[in-house]
Amino acid sequence: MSKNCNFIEKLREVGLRPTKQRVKMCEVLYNREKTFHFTINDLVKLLSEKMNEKISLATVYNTVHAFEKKGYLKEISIDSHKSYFDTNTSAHHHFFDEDTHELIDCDESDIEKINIRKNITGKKINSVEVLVRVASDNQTHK
Amino acid sequence: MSKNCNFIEKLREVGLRPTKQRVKMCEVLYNREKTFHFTINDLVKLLSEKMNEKISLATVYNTVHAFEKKGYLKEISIDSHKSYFDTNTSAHHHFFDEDTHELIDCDESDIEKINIRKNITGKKINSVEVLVRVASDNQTHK
DNA sequence: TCAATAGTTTAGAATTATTATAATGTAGAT
DNA sequence: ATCTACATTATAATAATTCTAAACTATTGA
Ligand SMILES: [Mn+2]
Ligand SMILES: [Mn+2]
Ligand SMILES: [Zn+2]
Ligand SMILES: [Zn+2]
Repeated sequence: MSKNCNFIEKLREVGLRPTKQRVKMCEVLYNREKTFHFTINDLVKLLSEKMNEKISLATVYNTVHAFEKKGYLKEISIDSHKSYFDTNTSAHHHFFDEDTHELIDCDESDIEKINIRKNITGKKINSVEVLVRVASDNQTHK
Repeated sequence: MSKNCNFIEKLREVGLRPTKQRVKMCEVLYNREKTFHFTINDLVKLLSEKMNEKISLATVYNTVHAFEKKGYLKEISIDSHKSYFDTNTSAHHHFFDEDTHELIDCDESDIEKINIRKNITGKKINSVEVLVRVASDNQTHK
């Protein structure tokens, strides 16, 4: 889903009816410059801030999963105690800030091509993703 | 924790009392050739198969987390709906078989050195890990 | 235009994974 | 043998997610 506001069309294209709630969720998720990484909690908070009527939790879950199934969102596993979703659905690499628990996308040029020498017979590679964990550098250097 | 059976000593070394349950869990986890990747459920099943007396679920959780804190286990996030633990506690890469939901360790030579060009000011890199998702190759080739 | 219908929303219940609690048990020390 | 710190246990509590079933609504097409 791109930056333009034709969410009604976009939703219809994949067979999702463009209801008020879905369009509002699209606006919150996709009307932004950068890709957006969020937890369900983040999203519920954002939605309730930016809307008069609240969207029920069940609808948020249903819609997030509908978007995921249609390829508009991707689930990312970083911290087994939290589910992250990503508006960037391509296979890509991440930095994860262990202080703020924030995810940051890498683009192609940030990490050199990964060369894999191992191969598992009968299996094909679906994706190769790198996770770089970073944290604050301001230790008291001895 | 290594291959030898001195689990009593090993446990004492880090200040964990070598109780019957802990020693049994060590045997199940560390008496094996390869590193072991498991979910809490896997472990509970294994323990109940290989023991006369059952270990309570609370003890399994407590002990896994104690081992994690002491650096004997590492938690791995692959699938946000499941917690994996790993007896290989070093930073290392994985293949994940999406058919069987099995994790496979890579060793140094399997993946060439990762070169990272991006750098985030004020942050240092704690780890760089690659996840390669694989799946069965036997499609009906058109 | 308007009823039919397929799909959507909702609150709340149910389920699952995990963590907390508090009483009881026990390993290791003396 | 006794003491004490720590471990174990059953159970309760919590949190995240999914299910359910009833009410609602957007779209279709008569
Ligand atoms: Mn955990
Ligand atoms: Mn999910
Ligand atoms: Zn991303
Ligand atoms: Zn591993």
